[in-house]
Amino acid sequence: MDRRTQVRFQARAQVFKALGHPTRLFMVDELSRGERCVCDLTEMVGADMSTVSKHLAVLKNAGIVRDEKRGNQVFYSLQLPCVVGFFECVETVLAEQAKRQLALSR
Amino acid sequence: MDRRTQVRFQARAQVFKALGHPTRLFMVDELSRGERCVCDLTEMVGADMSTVSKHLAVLKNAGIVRDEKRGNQVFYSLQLPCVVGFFECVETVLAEQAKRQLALSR
DNA sequence: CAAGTCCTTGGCTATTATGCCAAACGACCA
DNA sequence: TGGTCGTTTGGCATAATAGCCAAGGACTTG
Repeated sequence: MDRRTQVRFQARAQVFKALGHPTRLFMVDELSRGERCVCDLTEMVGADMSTVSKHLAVLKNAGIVRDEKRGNQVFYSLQLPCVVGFFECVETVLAEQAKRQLALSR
Repeated sequence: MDRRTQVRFQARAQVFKALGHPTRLFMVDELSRGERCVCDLTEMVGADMSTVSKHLAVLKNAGIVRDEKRGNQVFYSLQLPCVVGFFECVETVLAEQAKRQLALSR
């Protein structure tokens, strides 16, 4: 893997990495239903607001969400609608896993 | 986010996390063109074979690839063809990022 | 201006991931 | 049976991540 290839896949991997956390995935799922302010997400997630804010920064940095400040609060929205299409595939993965584990247990 | 939701997104996140590493992404991309033995991948990646083996274990554990031992060597192949569909979306993300950065630099 | 709300950043600690080396393992060959 | 090849696993050092608290910045409201 040469340097150029390394860089290319590094950039791609960043997107997946950003999605590779339960809380962030949850938030993306939530944002797929419309924009939310940090306070909303914080309440839904049930973690410290600073934690949520940092997770959102990761998603924003990966180009998955975007933010918009309006008055006192900051609203995040999904910038990459196609991301939601991933989830369907992932469900397939999980279904396959479940099937395999069932087969093992018999 | 209640316990059940947490678990659900935890499982999903594992799939994304597995894809969230340059080397693993590179290997998945390579495997999308056909099965490869560990030795092949090791040479392409240019890391220690033990490192490559562990990366493959992560992918296998996430249900993305599967392995088959034939004689002396182990061949890995893509179990989740739809994963490749992700990449197209990710390209969109990266293109958007590039556009944004270009806009910023002006 | 003062005080309150909403959010981000810095700092710290605990946990997890990464990558190499060395050792173990299983299949094949002499 | 001993040796080699391809692969995995254990162990360790180093780096990256996650989450909380505390502090700071930006707006809004009194």
